[in-house]
Amino acid sequence: MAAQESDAVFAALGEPTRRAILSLIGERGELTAGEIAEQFDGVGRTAVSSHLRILRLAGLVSERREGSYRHYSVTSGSADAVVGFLTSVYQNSLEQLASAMESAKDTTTAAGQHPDYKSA
Amino acid sequence: MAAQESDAVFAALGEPTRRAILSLIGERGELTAGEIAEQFDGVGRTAVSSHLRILRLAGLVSERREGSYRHYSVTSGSADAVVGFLTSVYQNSLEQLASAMESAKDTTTAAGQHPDYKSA
DNA sequence: ATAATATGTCTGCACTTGCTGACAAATTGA
DNA sequence: TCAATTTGTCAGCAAGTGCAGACATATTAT
Repeated sequence: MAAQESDAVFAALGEPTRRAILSLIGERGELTAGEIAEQFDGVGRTAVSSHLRILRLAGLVSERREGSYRHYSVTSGSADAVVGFLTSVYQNSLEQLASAMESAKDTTTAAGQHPDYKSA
Repeated sequence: MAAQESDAVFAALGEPTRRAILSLIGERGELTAGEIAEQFDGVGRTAVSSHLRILRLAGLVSERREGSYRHYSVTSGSADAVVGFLTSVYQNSLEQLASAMESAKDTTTAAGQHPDYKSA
């Protein structure tokens, strides 16, 4: 269920310009699309608009309309999928190391399933 | 200085198959390249090898050679760049929220959004 | 109404990328 | 030595992606 969500989030964060945009918005709290585009030299307004769409569809930023302006801000807790994935990977790694402590802990891996993944 | 590292990590995690591979390795502790490739139906051995190279260059997995086998395991703490990025984005976001709530309390304004916002 | 402003969308293009098959390198066993 | 095994690498291709310019939409100002 959270696999598609996770895919979109990771894909969105995989692009350097989008991370810069997200970081900029997080830094300033709220910015309009134009204010964001102003901050980039090698990236035009249309590309920024496209990036904002991807970030929004991934749930990483939210949009507030005000007149002809659109204000973007970071959606709190939107990167839970990332944190969940990482903690699952590293927690499993630690569990391997401590082997026998928790024996009855069988749950789903939070990694999200790959389409071609043979689950046992 | 840590920008390239971060770029490689995020780029590596941006690909679904690589996340599945990383998750699988973390789950099982240590796996050979062949064992990993066995787990995927729609992805061949060469593609897995390529993914493992990218994961290794990003510092997410480490390789242990044993005869003609290569055992892969998750590198502990290798995703610090991701965690660092996320915490910086969201910490700033939380600070903005906290200060906004503080000023909202002080000015006794119920809903702070005024329709006539325009910055210089 | 007309113009100006702010922004999204569409089209096309150059570049990247994930994948496979063929080949190469290294190791092991007979 | 020769063959089998394990794995990485290279060439090439189909698909995806980031980008800019042109156009469309919505809002505001004159």
